[in-house]
Amino acid sequence: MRASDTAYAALRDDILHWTTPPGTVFAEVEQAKRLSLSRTPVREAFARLTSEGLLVALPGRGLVVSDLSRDTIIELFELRIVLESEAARLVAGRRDPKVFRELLDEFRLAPALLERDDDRDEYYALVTRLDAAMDVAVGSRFLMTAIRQLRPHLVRARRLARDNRKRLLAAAGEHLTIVEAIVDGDAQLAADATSVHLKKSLKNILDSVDSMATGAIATIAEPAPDFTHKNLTTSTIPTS
Amino acid sequence: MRASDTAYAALRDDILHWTTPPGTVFAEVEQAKRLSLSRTPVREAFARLTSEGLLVALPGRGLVVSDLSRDTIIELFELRIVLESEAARLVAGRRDPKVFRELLDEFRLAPALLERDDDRDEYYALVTRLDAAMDVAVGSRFLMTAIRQLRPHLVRARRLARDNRKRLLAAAGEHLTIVEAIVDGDAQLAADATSVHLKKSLKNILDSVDSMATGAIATIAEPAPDFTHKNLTTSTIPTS
DNA sequence: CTCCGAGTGAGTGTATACAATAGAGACAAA
DNA sequence: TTTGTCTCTATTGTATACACTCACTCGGAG
Repeated sequence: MRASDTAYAALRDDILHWTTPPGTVFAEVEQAKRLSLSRTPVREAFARLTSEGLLVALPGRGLVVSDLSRDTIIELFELRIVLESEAARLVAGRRDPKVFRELLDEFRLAPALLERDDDRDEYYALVTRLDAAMDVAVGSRFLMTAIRQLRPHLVRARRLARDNRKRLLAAAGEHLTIVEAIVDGDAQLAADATSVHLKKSLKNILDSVDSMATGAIATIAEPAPDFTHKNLTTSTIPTS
Repeated sequence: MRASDTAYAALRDDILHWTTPPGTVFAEVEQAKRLSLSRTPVREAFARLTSEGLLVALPGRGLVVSDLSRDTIIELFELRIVLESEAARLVAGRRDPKVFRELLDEFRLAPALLERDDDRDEYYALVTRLDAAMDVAVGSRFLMTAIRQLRPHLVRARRLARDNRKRLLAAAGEHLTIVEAIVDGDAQLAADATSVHLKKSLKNILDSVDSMATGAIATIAEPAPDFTHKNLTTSTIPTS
């Protein structure tokens, strides 16, 4: 594995897991020392993270972990709904029936799976397999690229959500509807069901966010103290 | 201006103007020498172009200018239609009426503008102003980022199209309909009119492509034969 | 007390040397 | 003739020194 990949993976994980919350400032030398690498691979990792929108350049001071406000999450899902509905529509037309028929059988068993809290991970794995199957079946390079661009931000947003069993059961039902539509080749239904699912998913996240103290995401992780007096924690940082 | 920006701009222009056609292989040292720079900024430019999908890594041999086949153009427009229709829908709801009312007046005069071939550039400039106004009015960071990602590819595709006066007049009418819908705040019409416009625009490009000899874009510039069968899709980074 | 400007330092931007790697071709063996 | 391997070489990957830029600060003038 290349050193730049190591740096990229490490920094990306830190950001996605809120270890380095929005507002955290990164500098090349500092991170190079921490990761025991030279500046070059760190620099490359920074460039990748910046192009993904996870970091934002702060002229003369370094790079700051981008903000993820309530409004940003809404914008994120607005686009996600458009893209994934379209993806579902395409998949319903182009799918390999066998693959999705198997997934359908599994999703029918999902509620049983969710009865026991222990198997929650197994359900998440199933959803991941569905995503992977869709990725393959979409067959549009550009659409997939656009969807992939959203994923890191979605991972960050998901960590704000609290998945209770009720929500998971509902989600399982929504997924079932989507897969059924795909197997049936009903493109419009697949698109609409995806839209429904994602809107409910967004609502779940927003409910979690709103129920947090002081209406703020910042509660999850306190920004480093030496940045709080700057206007970094406010959402005014442009993202390229 | 930073050296890496110089390198990026130079290479990007070459690719967008088909000076370096699909299949052209770039190497860091070679380009560094040509541009009288060190490898570092060239390397950074390569990274940016790769993340935009204009270059594709060819392990051990360098980077190759990505392919732009007929099918790719269709995929490109499939996504463009989805994104820009959505953008138009949002703008119709969030627009600043004054700005678009002015644009409306200008588009009403567009046919007269197009009567003389000389003023074609002026019409292109008007379209550019419309795009810029929409960019501002959309108000969604993620949607705009996604649209911007398509632009370089669209520039490449556009150079395959032959804009005759008839097509331009029709396009002017389509634009007029879009702007009218935005001024009226009719979101659905704005979206649909955008979809219509882009589908006609795609058809125009495809007609141009198809009327070229030997099925292709390759006529413009012969791709090196040994890259066409390679798997040139962009590398996939796991979402972890 | 406020404002302006030069100094200072932290941080990025660039060049370049050296290391690692992966294709390409030659050559030998089956 | 084919196939496997070995070596060579072109190209990228990494480290590091040095140059430059800009934000922050401190001091002096108003």
